[in-house]
Amino acid sequence: MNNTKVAAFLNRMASLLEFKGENPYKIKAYQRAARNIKVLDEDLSSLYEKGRISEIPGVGEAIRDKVIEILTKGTFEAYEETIAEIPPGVLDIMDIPGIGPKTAKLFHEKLDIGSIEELVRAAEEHRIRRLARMGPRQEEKIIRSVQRHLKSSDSGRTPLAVASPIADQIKEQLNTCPYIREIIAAGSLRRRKETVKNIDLLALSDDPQAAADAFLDLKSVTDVIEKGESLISIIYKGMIRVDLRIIPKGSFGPSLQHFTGSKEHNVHLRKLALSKGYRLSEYGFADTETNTLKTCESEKEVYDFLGLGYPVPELREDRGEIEAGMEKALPGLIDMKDIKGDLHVHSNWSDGKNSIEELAVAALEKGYEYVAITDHSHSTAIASGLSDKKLLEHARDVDRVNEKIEGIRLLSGTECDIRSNGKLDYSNEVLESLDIVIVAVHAALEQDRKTMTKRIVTALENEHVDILAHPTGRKFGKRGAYDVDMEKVFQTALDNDKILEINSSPARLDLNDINARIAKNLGIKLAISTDTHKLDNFNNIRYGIDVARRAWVEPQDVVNTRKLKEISSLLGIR
DNA sequence: GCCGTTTTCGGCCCGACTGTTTTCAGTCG
Repeated sequence: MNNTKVAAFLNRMASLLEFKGENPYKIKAYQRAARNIKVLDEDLSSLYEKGRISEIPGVGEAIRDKVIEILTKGTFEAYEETIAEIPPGVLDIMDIPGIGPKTAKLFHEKLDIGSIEELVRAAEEHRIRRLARMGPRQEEKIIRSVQRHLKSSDSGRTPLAVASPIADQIKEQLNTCPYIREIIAAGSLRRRKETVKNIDLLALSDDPQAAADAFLDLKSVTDVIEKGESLISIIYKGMIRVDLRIIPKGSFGPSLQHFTGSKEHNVHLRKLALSKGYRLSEYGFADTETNTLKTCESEKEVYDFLGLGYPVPELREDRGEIEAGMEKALPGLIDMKDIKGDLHVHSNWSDGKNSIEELAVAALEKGYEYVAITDHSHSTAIASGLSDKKLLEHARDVDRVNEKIEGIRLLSGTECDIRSNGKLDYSNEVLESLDIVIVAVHAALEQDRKTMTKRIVTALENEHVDILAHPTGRKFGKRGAYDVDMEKVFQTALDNDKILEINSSPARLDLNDINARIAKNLGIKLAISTDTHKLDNFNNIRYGIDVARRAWVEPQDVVNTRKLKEISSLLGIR
């Protein structure tokens, strides 16, 4: 039972309570506890063993007991009692955008609707419109909303690497509109979260109506969800919701702050404002006594007014950044310009598309001082992993290109498979001859927790190993992390002075922001690498940097911010 | 159900949009 599953339990409980019309603050308490458990820095079971469950923010006595019940029995009594009273299908109905607990309850009580299928049938047969506060437009809305809901991917979230270019496209098109003075992305996209639910755009305009029309005229608008004076919401190419907010003059600072979020960050900020006598909204600070409004030109002014240092968007998750802002102790985050080289790259010796020479030229053009050529080892046969003999030839090819191309140093390396028993694909003699050794798990992913943990720990204890690549193995839309005790992996990395990778491939982003922050706090060295398989993959470094920034990582935490000379001595290269 | 730099009890962030209403409830972010 991992943190995500416990959080899901508490969220379902919240939905059940909503349906029953319980105290909204009780519902919020469950939702808040679930959120905080989901983003927790530690495994719940190990917190439980230490008797520290109630240290989690939002988890008091009652929810603590329920969490313990879930951990030990797989469910909890209050949940089982409540779900027995309610047909499970109504929870599915409440998941449909636009339908909340009140509406689901109305449908259930008056029309005996207990599933999405029954709901659609009732709408098609015009039985909905006979209910109080319902009408023909509601029926149409329900049918459309269900269609979209069933079509959307299971998580309903889009990877940042997909959403980000779409946002750029839209911004580019709207920039040509004479009625829009500036357009800027906000929301989770601006916070560089790994997945986003929708794209939030803010437009500064002197003519809101014209700006709205320009947005609705975009070719790729496939559906209009909402159309108000300050908010227009559309579906773009049938794949992602895009909200355009038209911002009046004068309140740009509070608006950008508000719509960047996160929600948790904003709630905390507003409580802080209230304690100082102001109601903070997207329009500015309203004095609670006189109701006079103080607007702000910039975001920085908003934080200044509260006496806080300026937290960059990536930090705004209410995970300590407001407290750090009060102490003026915000981190100086890593940036693209700090990266001096890439330590995980594949050539056409294994499953990469390009020659070592082409990779060298591309890395040089990116301004790097070094790049490690780390092709697969022979266990990864599907990726044409190299035999011992091939690996030695590979190293000679690296030497050849090193002599040919000036201005960049290639490191001869491997991404060596960690076999199912923890042994490595190459002998210690072979590994010792290389400049850099990355190890990784690629097969037998279904091993149990104990076996997988021992496997990785054994590999990390090898003295020739430098870096553990994609440490948890998760892949977006394909699989979650393998079952591994990350606490042990972290401890082993720390004890043996090994580097953990933040893999920048949009399909991986592994370590993720939460794990990377734990590693950073423990003092484990990190490498931000692209796992490049073709030249334009080098640009994915952007997404690895995003993860690192969200994990409060500073340049000195990352080995590939070091100059060639320093990294050579760190890796023991002669 | 949670929580305390005004509080161990009484609060709990703030505003927009829709569809149905003649002033608002429900939903969302």
